[in-house]
Amino acid sequence: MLSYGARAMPFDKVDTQVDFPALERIILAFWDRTQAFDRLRDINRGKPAWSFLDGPITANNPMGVHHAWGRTYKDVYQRYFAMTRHEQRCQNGFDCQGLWVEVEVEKELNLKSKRDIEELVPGDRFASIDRFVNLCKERVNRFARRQTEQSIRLGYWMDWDRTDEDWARPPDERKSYFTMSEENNYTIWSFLKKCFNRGLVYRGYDAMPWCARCGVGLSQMEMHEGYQLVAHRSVFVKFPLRSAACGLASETGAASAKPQAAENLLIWTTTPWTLTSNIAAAVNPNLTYLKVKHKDEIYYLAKGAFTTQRLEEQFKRKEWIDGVPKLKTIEQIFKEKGGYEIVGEVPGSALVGLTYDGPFDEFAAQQHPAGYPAEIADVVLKQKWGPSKSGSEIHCVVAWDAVGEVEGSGIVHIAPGCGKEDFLLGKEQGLVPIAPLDDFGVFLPGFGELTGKSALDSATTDWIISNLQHKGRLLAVEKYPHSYPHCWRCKTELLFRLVDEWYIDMKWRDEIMRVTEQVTFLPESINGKARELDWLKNMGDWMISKKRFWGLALPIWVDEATGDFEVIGSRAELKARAVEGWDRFEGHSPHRPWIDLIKIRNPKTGNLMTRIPDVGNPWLDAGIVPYSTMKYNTDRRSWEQWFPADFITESFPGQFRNWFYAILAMSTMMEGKAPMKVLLGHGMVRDQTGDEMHKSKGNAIPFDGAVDGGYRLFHERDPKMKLEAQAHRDLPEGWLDDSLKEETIILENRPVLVVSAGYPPMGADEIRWLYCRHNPALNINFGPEPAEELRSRFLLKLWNTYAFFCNYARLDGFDPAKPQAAVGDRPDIDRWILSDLQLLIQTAHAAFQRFDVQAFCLKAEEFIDDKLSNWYVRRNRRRFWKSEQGADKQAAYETLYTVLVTLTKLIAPVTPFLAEAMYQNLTAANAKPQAAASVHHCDYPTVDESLIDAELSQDMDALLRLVSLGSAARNSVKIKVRQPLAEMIVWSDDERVRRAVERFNDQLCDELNIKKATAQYDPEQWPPLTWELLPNMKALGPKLGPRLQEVQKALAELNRDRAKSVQAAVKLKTGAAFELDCPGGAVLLEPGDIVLKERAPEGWAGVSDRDVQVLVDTRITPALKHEGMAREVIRHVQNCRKEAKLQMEDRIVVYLHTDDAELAQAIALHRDSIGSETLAAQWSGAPLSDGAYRAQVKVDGKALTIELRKV
RNA sequence: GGGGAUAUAGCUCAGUUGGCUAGAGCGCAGCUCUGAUAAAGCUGAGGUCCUUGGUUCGAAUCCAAGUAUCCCCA
Repeated sequence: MLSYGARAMPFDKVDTQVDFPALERIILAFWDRTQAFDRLRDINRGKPAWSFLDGPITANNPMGVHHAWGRTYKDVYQRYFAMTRHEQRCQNGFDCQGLWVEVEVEKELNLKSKRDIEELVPGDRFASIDRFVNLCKERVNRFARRQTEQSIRLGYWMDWDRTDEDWARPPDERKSYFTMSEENNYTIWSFLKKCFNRGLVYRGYDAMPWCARCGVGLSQMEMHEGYQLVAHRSVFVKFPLRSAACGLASETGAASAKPQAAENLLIWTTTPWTLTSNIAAAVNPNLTYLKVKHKDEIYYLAKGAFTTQRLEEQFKRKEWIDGVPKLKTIEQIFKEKGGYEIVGEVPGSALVGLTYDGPFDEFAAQQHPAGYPAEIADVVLKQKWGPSKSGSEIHCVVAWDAVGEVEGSGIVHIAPGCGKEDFLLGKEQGLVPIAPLDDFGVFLPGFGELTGKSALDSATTDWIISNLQHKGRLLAVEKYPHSYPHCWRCKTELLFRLVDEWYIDMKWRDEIMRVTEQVTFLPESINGKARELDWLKNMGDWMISKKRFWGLALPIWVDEATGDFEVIGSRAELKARAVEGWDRFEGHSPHRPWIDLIKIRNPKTGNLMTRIPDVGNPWLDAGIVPYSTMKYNTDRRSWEQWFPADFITESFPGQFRNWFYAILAMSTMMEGKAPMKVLLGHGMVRDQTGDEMHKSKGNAIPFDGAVDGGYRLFHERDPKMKLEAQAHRDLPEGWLDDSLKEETIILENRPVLVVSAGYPPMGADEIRWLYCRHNPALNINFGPEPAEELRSRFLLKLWNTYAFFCNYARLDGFDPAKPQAAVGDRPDIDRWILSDLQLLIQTAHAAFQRFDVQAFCLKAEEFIDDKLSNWYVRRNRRRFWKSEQGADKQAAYETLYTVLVTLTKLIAPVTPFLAEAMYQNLTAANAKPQAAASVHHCDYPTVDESLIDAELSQDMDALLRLVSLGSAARNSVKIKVRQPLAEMIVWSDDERVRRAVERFNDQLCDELNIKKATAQYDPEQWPPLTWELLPNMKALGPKLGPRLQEVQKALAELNRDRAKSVQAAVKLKTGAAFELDCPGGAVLLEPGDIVLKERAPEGWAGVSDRDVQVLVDTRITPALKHEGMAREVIRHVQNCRKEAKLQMEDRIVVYLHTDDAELAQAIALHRDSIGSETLAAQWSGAPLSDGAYRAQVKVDGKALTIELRKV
């Protein structure tokens, strides 16, 4: 194994059977032991600053494999800038505060609601909250540490907290930053103070999305996280008009003659529970409304709505829910209920002002003046939102331009206490709000039988529907699929509730937009800047409060008697203002419940002011980090050194309105500057078939398993299939032997039978390269198959090349420390690979500086696979094998050594483990004084322009093309490469091609096993290769019918005339038709009618490609035949060596016997080369004694006995 | 409803400012090699570069419209 120290041999032997995860663990220990990370920071101290800002990871669960994507980018770019000698902060961040942690702690404690939290210590609310908050802190610490360990395993070099001692420190003193630290919280206070000083902080009543389970309101950005397609029961309800619109009837003339019928507004809603709080009905004054007569009653509804195919598009696009029928038109509904008659039309404006009977006027809530409940009614009157009338008194039709006619009936039911737009419209129109629900989504007293029932309960909807039915108010019920917001944490459906929350007025959005303009958003194709600006243009005010326990203590103190409030901007300010509670608070972090003890005095009234009980929006926590972590308030010089960040990177879904938004907004308020120069976003991790990863779907890959232990994937069992067959259908290939099984697992509290299989670990480097080679703009399909492909296609190839070098170099005693031969003196192929290496270095710098690591990875793969492994090493194997030392061999070693060492540095940022393992073995024992202790301490390679040779690259490209053409020519007559051939002719008018034949004559002959290769061209001559025109029967049969035979003959005739057939072929090649003379008249043949087959002169085989023709002499002379046989013999002997498990360098004694004269002759003639190729030190004339390896083989169908033994 | 992105081989994707016969990997077929050896390589089949127009000497690439998929916003 790896020793990394002085040793006798210059290089350790490298096993090609490599266990990458195990190797990585050894490297981790090596870095640990040598304190490699700390040394790197020492090296770069005082160098130009390159500032990376880490977006905090939520320290709430172990990392998944998807977290590794962004963290790989973070590490890769930091490593590149470290190797180009920049000082960095290397600070990781943890996001600590907020509801997501609370929800997990609640789960751990099996708590059901906020009330349970407040009763953790029975009867003691203060102690309960204290305990709960501490449990949240503990959870954060636990998972921050776990994620730290996982990140280290990923190879992510940061200044980590590693020891127990590190973790015992308070968050403010640790190496990583924690958003729960005092510095972070107090820096947010200073931000809020600036907002307050500009008059932007306000307390607002609003109907907002509310999670009844969490007991918490959601901000606009949070609501966006949780939209899901669900089906609700929607209802068409009648609102009987109080004063029948008799005046309207006369407008249509005919109708006025008829007896007056009862008249109704037809309204529609997907949230029947909100009907309890209906105040008004809105129509669009610009639309036309129909009067529809149905069962002796009149219904008003929008004309356009009547026949609209509702949600037709969604149905077509299959944005639908199984089991929900296609929606009917309203017209159809009337028809099915007994028919209808259109009796008139009125403009919407004519309906405005009409009054009606509400659907639930019998409830006390509808009778309460100025809205309901009483507290709200108070505010309504104080703030003059509406009159002192009850809901049932107000019920009227109002005008609202936003009413459309594609969704419902064109008349919208308005409940200002139950919807955002409703509330705004209510304020505008003087409609009082009725707010029916408590914190838990349960009806308050005052709602009859509904009181105590949950609005989320489908039984509640049942009751409402049957009640309306009973009262004759219901026209129809249907299932209606729509995208509806859910709590992003607990997935509960949201309700809209009227509550008071705290906001930052975002009327300064223009300032943020100006700042945003300064930032570079990558990848360009995603148009991140436009997205961000779009969000900034359209976002609402920022709701910053949250009625919970664990989070930023909003520094807002209120005088409840007057409504006055103040924002405190720092700990010092609070201490100065505190008139009560400071002594008990002192020594605690600024969290609940301790901070709640502090009271200040209202300077205007002298009243005590109390902190609002709310905690802050967690994006405040993450948004302040460009200030808090760089010590804006506590060490301004540090902040000036590191601000703004040169680079940030995160997964983009959501971040344009979350972290990116928060840092841009907060930085604009703090300093009016952009907090970062470049932002790189990336997509999401999917499974290898492109499906989203979910633990419950069995396709999610845990980080630990992916990197080290292996992991299981599963799929729900299909009992109709055999286990093995289902596994092949539903699981990725590549599972471990014996790991396939059927098992029962618990998914969401229910047992599920699944088929599952175990997969081998990938290791960190493999994961990192997979992410880096991917386009960040696109989601990535990640799984065992792509991982295995990368491994065999790229990583192993690099490893094999490296192993090849080390294993020969150690035998040959190659010493890289000795003076090297001048590059100019080395063979072309050496100078070629060194030239292309420079181009790769060029690409690398450009790519990393553009934050486009993909470009580097793709080029590196091409270089390593195509150029280095598949051509340079393959072509040069013999230079390494040959027994004599010499300048040529030395040059080969020196060249390959340079390439490999340079490569380790180039790939070091992406695959730090592999690079280190290679670098250590390639350099450590040689211990040049200037050699770095770690590849990560090296300077990133720079381009040596003098080594770039463009003409050489061109010539080599030409050679590669000739080799593949020669190979194709052999293939066309099925002569294997082992059989030598006499001659090859390259015919081309391209000078470069001819030059390559001259320049690389040896390579060409050797690669193709040809004795002689020449380049020829004479414009006066026909090229050697011509075409034979063969009929395409499929096309010509139907076209010509009985004349086909005639044409076939004529074609054969044509083929005999070289000039004519070439002319015809050229025509066909250019897509033109030509006329074929036939006895029965000319036939027009088009390109599709003829198959062109290349034809070489007698005794030759050839192919053509564009302007090049390659021909090989296929005549095999006896001498060539003998040589071919000899090579076959060599191969068999080599095979025997392998079977006999001999070492590469073992010498042998050989006995060969055949009864065939020709084969015997071949062996006799080539005895020397057979001997040297197979390291045969002796020939035996008689069979070897026992213990020798023996085999019977066939060479060209002739029996041969081989015996050999090590000497 | 508004905005954006994408559309290239059976699958996953490259294709830099317009330029030779559009590529790779996997898969498939046929071979080769056997001193990188539980590796490696070659050849082949497989394409309407989504469709239709336009610009141009020339379009996978630029423009417009349409279609499909995805994303963002409402």
